[in-house]
Amino acid sequence: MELSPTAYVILGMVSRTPHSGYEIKALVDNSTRFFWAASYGQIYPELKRLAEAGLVEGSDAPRGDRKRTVYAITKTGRAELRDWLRRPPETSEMREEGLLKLFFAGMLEPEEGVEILRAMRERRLAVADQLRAMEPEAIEKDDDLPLMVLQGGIEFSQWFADWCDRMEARLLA
Amino acid sequence: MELSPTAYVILGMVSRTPHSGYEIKALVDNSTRFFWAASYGQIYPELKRLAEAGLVEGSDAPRGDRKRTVYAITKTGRAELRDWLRRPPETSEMREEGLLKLFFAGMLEPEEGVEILRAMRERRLAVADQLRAMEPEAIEKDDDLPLMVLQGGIEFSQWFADWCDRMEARLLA
DNA sequence: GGCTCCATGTAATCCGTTACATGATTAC
DNA sequence: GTAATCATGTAACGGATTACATGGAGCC
Repeated sequence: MELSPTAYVILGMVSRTPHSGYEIKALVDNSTRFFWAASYGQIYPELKRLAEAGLVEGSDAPRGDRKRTVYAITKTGRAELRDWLRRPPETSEMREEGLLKLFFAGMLEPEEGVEILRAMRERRLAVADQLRAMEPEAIEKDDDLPLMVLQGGIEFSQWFADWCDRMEARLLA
Repeated sequence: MELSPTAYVILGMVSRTPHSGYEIKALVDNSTRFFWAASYGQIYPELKRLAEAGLVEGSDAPRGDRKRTVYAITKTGRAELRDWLRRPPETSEMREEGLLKLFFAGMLEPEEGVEILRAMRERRLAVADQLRAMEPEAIEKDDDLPLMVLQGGIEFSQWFADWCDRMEARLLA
């Protein structure tokens, strides 16, 4: 079967514990967001498609009087997820507007190039901080691979921020 | 004015020398591609829109009998590009399917997680090699910022590959 | 004659975000 | 009471890829 990577994120998120669409969004925002985001506009329709395809199964799980549907992975879903995990990764993209601006910044004054580097640096440091704030919880959960990925995100953000620093020095030299 | 970043890439590419859509595609593929790609399906329609908006100007420049239109930036276009360069960068995204797989690889054998890391590593090394192959030419051109960005791409790809290496060791420990 | 590169474009489709709409529950 | 959070969804739109279609030029 050929699903979008985002469908597999959802499948992965319900592979241990059943979750509602709302919870899945929160899970993504606290874990894969920095390298794979997902919005409600994707999650809810995708959950329906996955249910139709028999890869997840929804069941009513109201909290008090508030309606709520949680989705659990099925045997077929688990097999499909496993298959996907075993296929070599394909998509690998980056869209970094700051680098684009830096690339063309030759038509500005050098100090303005420095401005771009600083903006990128601040951004990355902010991301690094956000990710660091999640680290203690991830350590407690003692979940090897998610922790590895989180720490990778921290390292990467910090590396990028440092690169901006070095390039700023190079521009000013 | 509010254009898409891709529109600014195109604007930037014609800001020094006029170019055809075909040439712009090649330029992008040899420079910004690793952090901002663009396809023909975007470039040709966007060139028309930019021409309508008066930011570029097309003119016939046939090669032999083969029709060919090159686009040059206008004064308005140059001002618009400059304005954009001075606004703080916004978009910053990553989509890395390999990290997604690694994140969920807990349901596989450890050796299979290693496989994912190796695949990501090979990919990154291949990119690093491609970018390194472009370096001599970029050095000759002696264009500060494009060279800086290119070298940033090389460093980043190498950093990522090394991270995969380290994580492989950590998984096997 | 056939391959590769130059050159331009469109149509279908997908993926994804944003905005909108609605409403219950909980904490202050 | 009101703000934040939980909860579910849809519609409009935009951005981008892919496939398709066409054809000239240059080289072996």
